[in-house]
Amino acid sequence: MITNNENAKTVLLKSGIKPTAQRISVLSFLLSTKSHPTIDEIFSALKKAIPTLSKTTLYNTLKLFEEKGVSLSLNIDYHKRRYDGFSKPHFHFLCKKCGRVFDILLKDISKIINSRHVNIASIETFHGYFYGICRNCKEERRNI
Amino acid sequence: MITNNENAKTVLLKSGIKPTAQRISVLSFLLSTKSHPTIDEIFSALKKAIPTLSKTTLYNTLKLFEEKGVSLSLNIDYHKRRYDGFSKPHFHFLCKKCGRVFDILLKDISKIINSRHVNIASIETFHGYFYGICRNCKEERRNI
DNA sequence: ATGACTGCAAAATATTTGCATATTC
DNA sequence: GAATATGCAAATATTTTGCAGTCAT
Repeated sequence: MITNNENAKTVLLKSGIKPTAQRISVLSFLLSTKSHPTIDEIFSALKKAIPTLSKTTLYNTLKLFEEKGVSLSLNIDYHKRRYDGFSKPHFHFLCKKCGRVFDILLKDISKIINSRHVNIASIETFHGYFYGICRNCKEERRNI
Repeated sequence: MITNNENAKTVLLKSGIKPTAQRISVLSFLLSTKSHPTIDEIFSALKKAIPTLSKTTLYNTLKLFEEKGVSLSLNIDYHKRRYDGFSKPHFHFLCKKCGRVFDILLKDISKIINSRHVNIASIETFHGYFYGICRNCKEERRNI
């Protein structure tokens, strides 16, 4: 965890973000998980280490991270925003049964992003959300 | 508008949805616009014709439409859900300057949807959201 | 000491739910 | 007349805002 924190601190400094204890913890946590946590999940995870932590700070922090390209917020699930310790462009997949979100790396994403369209002058970001059933849930169903 | 209503009614009947006045109006409106309206925009547009209309009915109706594959709800803009009189699979583009949402039809969408991934057993839906600046806004900027 | 950051409480917003009434076949 | 649909009001949930206190340089 200490090494995670050091890494997070380095990323923040590189991105021009003042590395406060809260921010380091948030980024460190995001980098440590592939679960695409919600605000509440991040809050619960960090509350032990930082008892004074507030959700306002989380919202501020995650908004700042997104602006600076340090992390990503996902609208894959309308009812709860999810966060992702962003690295390279990728898609997401939501399993309708277990609710988990998986990262989807597609080689041809650049093709899509480079596509031309009459209404588009320039593209800054792309979010791709798939919805279906994950392999794990499909197998569980099979075992019933 | 009468022909629109007739068309909407036909679609509803085909989809196994009881064609009430409210539902016909909602679908007719969705089919008449490419603006990807929010609940409030739909509400305002229909309030004149149906003064008793409630947002509860709109939410119910749009949820039903989505379940039956008659329309689509978009999470492209986190703060307001948008609705689309769905026809074929397509992407959406949100202009960060004017806030308008455009339909993006890509021929290679089927390639993407057919992609295989270790975590995915089956895919039911795909949403692709692009964010950037539309041509109209870019040209306005140029003229300043 | 100054400016940035944090966090509490309140406000704003969007969506859902419970239930009574109305409508339709 | 039974089942379904509508719409009001209240509840829920989430995010934002205002502001006062805190921290770091």
